[in-house]
Amino acid sequence: MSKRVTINDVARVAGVSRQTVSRALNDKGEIDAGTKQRVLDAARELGYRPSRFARGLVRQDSTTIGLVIPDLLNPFFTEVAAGALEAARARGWHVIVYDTADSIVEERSTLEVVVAQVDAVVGYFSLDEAELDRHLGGMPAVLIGRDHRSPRFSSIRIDGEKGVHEAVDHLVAAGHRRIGMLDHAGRAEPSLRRDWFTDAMDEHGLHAPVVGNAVQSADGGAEALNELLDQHPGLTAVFTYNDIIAMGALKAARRLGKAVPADLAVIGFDGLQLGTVVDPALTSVALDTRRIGALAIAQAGRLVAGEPSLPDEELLVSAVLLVRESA
Amino acid sequence: MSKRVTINDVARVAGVSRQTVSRALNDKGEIDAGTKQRVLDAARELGYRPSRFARGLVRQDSTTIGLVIPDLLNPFFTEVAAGALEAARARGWHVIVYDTADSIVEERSTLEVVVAQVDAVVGYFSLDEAELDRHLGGMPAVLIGRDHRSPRFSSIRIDGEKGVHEAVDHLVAAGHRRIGMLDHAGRAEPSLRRDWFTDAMDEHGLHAPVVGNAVQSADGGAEALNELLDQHPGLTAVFTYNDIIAMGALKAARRLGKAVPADLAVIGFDGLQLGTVVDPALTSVALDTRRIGALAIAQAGRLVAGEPSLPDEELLVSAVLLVRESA
DNA sequence: TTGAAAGCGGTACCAT
DNA sequence: ATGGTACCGCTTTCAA
Repeated sequence: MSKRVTINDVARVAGVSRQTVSRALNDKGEIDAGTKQRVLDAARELGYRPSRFARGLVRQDSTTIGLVIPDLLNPFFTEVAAGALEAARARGWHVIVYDTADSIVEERSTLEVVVAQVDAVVGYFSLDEAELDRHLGGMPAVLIGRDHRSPRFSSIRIDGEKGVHEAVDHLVAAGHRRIGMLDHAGRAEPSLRRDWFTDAMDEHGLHAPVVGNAVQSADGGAEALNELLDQHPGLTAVFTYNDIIAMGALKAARRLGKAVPADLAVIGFDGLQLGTVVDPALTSVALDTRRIGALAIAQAGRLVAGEPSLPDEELLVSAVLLVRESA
Repeated sequence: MSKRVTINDVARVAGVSRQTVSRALNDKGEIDAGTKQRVLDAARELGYRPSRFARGLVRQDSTTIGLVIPDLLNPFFTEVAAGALEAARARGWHVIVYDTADSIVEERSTLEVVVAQVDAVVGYFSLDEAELDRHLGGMPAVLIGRDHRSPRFSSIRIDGEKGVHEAVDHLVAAGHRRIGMLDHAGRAEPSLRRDWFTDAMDEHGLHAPVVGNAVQSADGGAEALNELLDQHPGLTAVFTYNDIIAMGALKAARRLGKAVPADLAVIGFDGLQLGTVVDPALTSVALDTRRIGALAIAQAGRLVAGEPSLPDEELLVSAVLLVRESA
C-alpha cells in the first residue's frame, strides 16, 4: 500500500513551501502564474489529493447527516431517502445512507459506527430512547414517524388520521359497508393505521371491522387477502397497511376473478409512485414522502447549527386520500 | 451558534489532561475507574462529541466511497445501491449517495463536491472520460455499465448478450415469430440492448425487427406499446429496454384486451424484484443488481488501498433469462 | 509574491 | 495511572 502523497511532497517537488501549494490549489490570488502552474503540475504528477480530514479539521463547515432506514429496497423508504438527498444537496450537505436491514442487531451496529461519521442522524429507529441516547451520545437525532418523550430528540410526526377517514368516507360514499383491513403482521400491537381505520369505521356506525395480517411484501398481501376473503366472503372493500401489501391484494383479487374496483375496492397507504404501474392504479392514503425526507434534513441541520428547532406543527406530515383507480 | 466543545474543554472541567480524556472515551485500560467516570460525566455534561475530522486525521483508516446514480427513484439503481451499501457495510466502509437527477449539470456539480468528501467514486456517469478526469483529479473511479478507454478508470461491465439471446430463444420456442422491441427513447443511438436483440433475431432468421421507442416510465412504455401495435398489429411478443417500460406495456396490453402472455408475450430487462408485484409477474432478462453494487465497491476498495485491480473477467456481470409469467 | 509559525482536535508514544 | 510532547495534513494569520 503506497504511502499517502501530502502537501509537503508536492511542495518539495515544486520547490516551494506548502502554503504556496495551498494557494495554488485553492485558487487564491497572490501567487505568480508560473509558480502556480509548476505546483499544479507537480500535484498532478504525484497524484496528490488533499486529505478531507485535514481540510475538514481546519474549515469547520461541511455538514454530514446520517440517514438510517430499515430497507432501501422498500420503495417507501427510497422515496423518503430521495427527498432527504435532494434537500441536503440544496444546502451543500452530505448524506450517508445506512440500511439496517430491518434488524435490531444491525441497527445497533449502525449506531455505533454512525457516531464517528456524521454530525447528526435522522431516520427510522426501533430501539427505545434510552438505548438510542446511549449509542448516540449527544448527537442530534431526528426520529421519523415516531414520537419522542425525551426533549433530547426531535421527531417528524406522521398523521394519517384525516387521510384514513377520507378513505373510509370515500368507500362509504361509493356504497361500501363491509370493509376489511389488512394490517401489518409480526408486530406485537395493532398498528396506528388500524386504529385510525377502526375509528373511521366507528364514525360511520360500521363496527367490528374484520382484519387480516399481511407480512410486508406483495406476496404477503396476496396471501392475507385470500385468507381474509375466505373468512369473510362478503367484503366489498379492503384498506391495507401499505401500498406494497395492497398491490399483492390487487393481484390476489384478480386471481379470484374479482374485478377491482367493481367487485372489490382496494385502498393502500403511502401513496407510492409505484402505485401507478399496477393495473388498476392504486388508490391510496398518500404521504408526501419527499417532504418527510426534506423536513428531517432541515430539522437536523438546525440542530447541528444550534439553531432553534422548527415549530412542532411544521414537523407534522399529514396524509391525504389520493384517488386513482382501485377505489 | 455555540462554539464547538473540544477535548480540551472536557479535560479542563474534569481536571485532567486531554490524553486522559481520550483514554476514558476510548475505553483504554490504564485508567482509574473514578477518573474515568469523572471524565465521562464531564463529557456528557458539556455535550462533548469528538471531531470526526480530527479522528480521521490521526487514524488513517476509514474509507468512504461516493456512489453516484442518476435517479434513486428508479428501482434498478436502488437495487444497485442496496448491493453497494451491503458490501460496504461488510467492510466497515461508508457510502455517500449522490443523485444526479439524470442531469449533466447536476452530475458536474456533484463531481465537484465529491472530490472533497470521499476516497473513491463509483457509479453511473454520462460525462466523457476527459471531463471526468478533470473533475476527479486523480481520485479512483469505477464506472458501472460503461467501458473505459483510459487505464485511469475501472469499469463494471454488463453483458446482456447471452441473456437476450435466451429471451429470444424462449419466445421462438414458444412459437413466436413476430417479435417487436420497445427501445429507450431520447438517446442519439440505438441501445446496446437493441443490438443484442437484433442479433438474436437474426440468428433465428427473423429479420427486420420492429422497434418502438419509450420514454423511461411505465406510462412511456404503455404509450409506446400502443403505437407499436398500431403499426404492427401482428406482433405476438415484445422485448423491452427495461422492466419499467415492460410494466407499462403490460398495462397497455390489458387495456387493449390482450391477455399476457397468451395474446402477447412480454419480456423486460433488469430482472427487478418489482417485477413480481405486477400481474402477470414479469419475465425478464435479469441482472444481478446486488452483485453489480458489490463489485463496484470491492473494486473501489482495492483502488483506494493501492491493491491490484480485480481481474477483468470478474468485473463482468452477465444477464440471464428469468422466466416468470409474462412470457 | 512567498514563507514561517500557529493552530484545527484528536491519538500515540514515552516519561513519570 | 497520568501527563508531556510530537504529529496527522491542511489553512490561516502575519512577516518578510
